[in-house]
Amino acid sequence: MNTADSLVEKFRDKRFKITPQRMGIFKILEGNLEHPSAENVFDKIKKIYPTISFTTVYKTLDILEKMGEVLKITIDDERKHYDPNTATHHHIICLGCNKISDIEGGHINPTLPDGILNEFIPSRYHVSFYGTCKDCLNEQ
Amino acid sequence: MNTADSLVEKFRDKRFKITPQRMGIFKILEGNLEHPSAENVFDKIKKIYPTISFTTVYKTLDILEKMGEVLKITIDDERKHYDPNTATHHHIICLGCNKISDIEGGHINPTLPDGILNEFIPSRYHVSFYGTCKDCLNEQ
DNA sequence: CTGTGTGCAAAACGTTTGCATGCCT
DNA sequence: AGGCATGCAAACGTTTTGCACACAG
Repeated sequence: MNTADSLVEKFRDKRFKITPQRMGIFKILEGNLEHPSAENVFDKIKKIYPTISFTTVYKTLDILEKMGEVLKITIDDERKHYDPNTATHHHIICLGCNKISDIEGGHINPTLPDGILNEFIPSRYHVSFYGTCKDCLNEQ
Repeated sequence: MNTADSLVEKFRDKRFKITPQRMGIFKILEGNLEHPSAENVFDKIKKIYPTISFTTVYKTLDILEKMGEVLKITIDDERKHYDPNTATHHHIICLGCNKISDIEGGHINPTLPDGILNEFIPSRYHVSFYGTCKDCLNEQ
């Protein structure tokens, strides 16, 4: 769980500057379970800091990703999403509204067939469940 | 497994025309385990049918995807990949060379925690293992 | 013969980059 | 004061679209 404060500290360690723009982005990411795209982050921070540019949002997210503080999620064809929860966890994606939600709990532990381990060293894995959420079911 | 012939038949059923361009794309997809991008398909078919355009490749892949004859794989940030193997199966992705390979066998059966099934009806799932392949290990 | 498919060029889209100015440290 | 961060505009790579011509049915 990345608090804005912990990100500030990590930025200071690396001699990156703490600007109001970056601070705003940190706060938006803190505890964020929505898997926002860069645009989502931009829209939110624009309300607080209306002069911010897309460039700054992209660059800040890029730094955070390189630092390992957010994960880039490649689930959506159209745009990249970011997840401040960097612990191993998995996602359900609604094919109706494209909403991405976390799966709670450690119930999912896929393992590779033995033979593959001779040819491939896995470092992480990710499970995506595609389906329909309650809201979209009701709409049909 | 989609043979070119079976795709021809499905196109005929839907009154889509069979052109040499489409036929060439079908043949490239037949038994293809490389998870090609649109560009990969374009490069291959260009050798056989040099006047073909990107537009035709994109449109044909789009039709095939809407018909459910290929799956769009969203694993790579940079571009979309297509998989003519529409049976449930999973992938290993080398972080060194970005190669996507199939995992053989049905060893992987992730299940959702019970609680989630009240809120979400899964229709399919996909597991991605990220790691390093033999070739890339040897290079280091 | 009719209408769908093709291919060009241009647009669209999300994302990245170059550069002058601004501001954190 | 110095140098990194910002924000604009332009570039980028992939994908989509509009349209006139071609050709499969």
